[in-house]
Amino acid sequence: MRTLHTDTGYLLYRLGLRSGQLFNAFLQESGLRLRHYALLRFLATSEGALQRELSSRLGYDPSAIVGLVDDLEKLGFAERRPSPDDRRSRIVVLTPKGRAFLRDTDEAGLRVANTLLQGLDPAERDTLHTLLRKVAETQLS
Amino acid sequence: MRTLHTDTGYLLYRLGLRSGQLFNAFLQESGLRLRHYALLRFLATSEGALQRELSSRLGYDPSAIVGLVDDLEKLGFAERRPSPDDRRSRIVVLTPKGRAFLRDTDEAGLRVANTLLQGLDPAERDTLHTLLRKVAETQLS
DNA sequence: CGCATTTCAGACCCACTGAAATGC
DNA sequence: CGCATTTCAGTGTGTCTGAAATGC
Repeated sequence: MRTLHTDTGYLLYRLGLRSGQLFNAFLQESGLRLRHYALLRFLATSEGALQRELSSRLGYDPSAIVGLVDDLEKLGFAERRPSPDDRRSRIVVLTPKGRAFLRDTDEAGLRVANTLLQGLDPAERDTLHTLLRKVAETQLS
Repeated sequence: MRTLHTDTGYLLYRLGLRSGQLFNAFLQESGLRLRHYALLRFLATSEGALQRELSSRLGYDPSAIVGLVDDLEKLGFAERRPSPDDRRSRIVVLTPKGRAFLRDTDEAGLRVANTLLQGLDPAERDTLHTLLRKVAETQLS
């Protein structure tokens, strides 16, 4: 009988939960959740994104994106703009205030990684990251 | 500006969610969720476990264990027995029916791993598993 | 017409809190 | 008494479904 710890899929599941908990703990003082932070970080890499694009790239339900963008708009971190190509769509862009917030909290991801990977040396962390990126290519839309 | 995909912690979070989704999809026909399955698999490696032990080892809240064991008892897959050492505690044991169920669904974990890790060759899968176990040692209670 | 995008209402699952019951 | 174990009621969050509004 295999035990649960021999199962790579279950290990990923458990460590993924742990990672999310660490993220939310580090972000707690800022008032945002991991989902908001991930959305902001994605916006920082693009010149505005459609909400359906945010949904597919971040893995959240389209109906969940609505509330997340609402929250970020209330904080002044993001804005909805009409799409010139398609009046059904709205383009979400990062505001200067949102960009400043990301600069101030840039170390959050690093602190999470340092806590999470404290048992690995730098070479092992690099190998793990490379392998996870390879898995992500086939698994994340 | 670092993008989200350069962040090992976020990759773990996203792939962990994906792994949980795959588990639940494969288990759907059996009527159980991943949490029930993890509990059964843990019971199979021990001669009965206290509920607080299940809580700490599987990472679920003690109050959540109650409902999970309730469900498994209704299905006849597990039983609560009084502890001879401490009348506050109850020992949860796998029944023969539960053991048979695990045999029948033993490939679920393998199918999840195969789907999840389809982008890695056998040596890479082995390396990933070793690194994740090392991380788990410092992160999972 | 069918389909896509966004939005909202509702249901549902999951996690945690606080308290009770019991026993150490 | 304090503390541990199990249980339950309640709360809040996250996720998904289904439908509506709008426009392709």
